Amino acid sequence: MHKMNSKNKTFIDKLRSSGLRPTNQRVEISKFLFNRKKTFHFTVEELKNSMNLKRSKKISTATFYNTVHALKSAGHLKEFSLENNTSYYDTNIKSHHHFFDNGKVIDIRSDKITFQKLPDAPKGKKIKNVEVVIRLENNN
Amino acid sequence: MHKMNSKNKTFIDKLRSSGLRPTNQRVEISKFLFNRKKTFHFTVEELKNSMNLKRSKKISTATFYNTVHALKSAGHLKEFSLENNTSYYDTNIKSHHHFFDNGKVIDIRSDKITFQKLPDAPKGKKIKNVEVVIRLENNN
DNA sequence: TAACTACTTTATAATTATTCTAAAGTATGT
DNA sequence: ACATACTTTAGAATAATTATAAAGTAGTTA
Repeated sequence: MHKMNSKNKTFIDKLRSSGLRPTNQRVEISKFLFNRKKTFHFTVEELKNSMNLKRSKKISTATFYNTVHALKSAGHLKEFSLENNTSYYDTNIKSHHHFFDNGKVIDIRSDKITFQKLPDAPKGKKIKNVEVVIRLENNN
Repeated sequence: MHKMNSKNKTFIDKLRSSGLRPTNQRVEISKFLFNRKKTFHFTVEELKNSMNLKRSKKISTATFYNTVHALKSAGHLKEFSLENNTSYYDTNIKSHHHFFDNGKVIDIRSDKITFQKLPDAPKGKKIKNVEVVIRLENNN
């Protein structure tokens, strides 16, 4: 029998809908990711370090990778890549845009960018989403 | 003294302007990359394999990486990343857009997309470029 | 040309992010 | 409690990339 208060519900459901039993480790990861005010970006390594720092009993690397993957496959996380061969994950899964500023990533709300002209998808294909990256540099 | 006909000039100059002496290996790489009708995308591994396949004396991995890096730093190649922890390079350095279709990348000419609304750069920053990725999926 | 210096290439080792594996642990259903 | 299936973990394996250091090559100077 599970104790399930409304506070836990959201992030535990994300595990369930990812096909993952809500074990202790997974619940803590999901809570860390989703039980907060603002969405954020992270790498698996960063996630592991920041979570394990405070823990006496560390969660293993493989569990972080497995959990993040399952959450991503179920659509609870969005993956993106910078130019450093590392996968980044975004807890904001709504389609949105980004500023890239020397490896730093800043979200741009979807409604801040609109298009005048967009190409058609090649035949047999359709557009899944459209995302814009605005690369920044220092003013001078 | 160098023999230098007009056919070689462009890609040898790209080496020179990247701070690289035009050695045999580098000239062959630069020729392979730039002496062709259409621009294309590649990974270093792909480049190495396709070039070395035809050669009896193989060019080393390190030389491919060094040369591609220098060309990229000088702005003769553009780097981008998919979600598989590999760097891709594009011989088309003009700002342009892409369709991403399950790991396949198709160029979209810059003038095919125009914006109605774009956000301002954060203060102290300015916009270097704006690039769009249109993700595709099969029609049904 | 010979000698000197600086730059290159190469094989190989090291590193980093990620995935795989297999054993030990835990949970669930009967 | 037993059996089965799912989890966690440490550590090995893999893949892309970068670093290292020795041997090779080119360019310069005398």
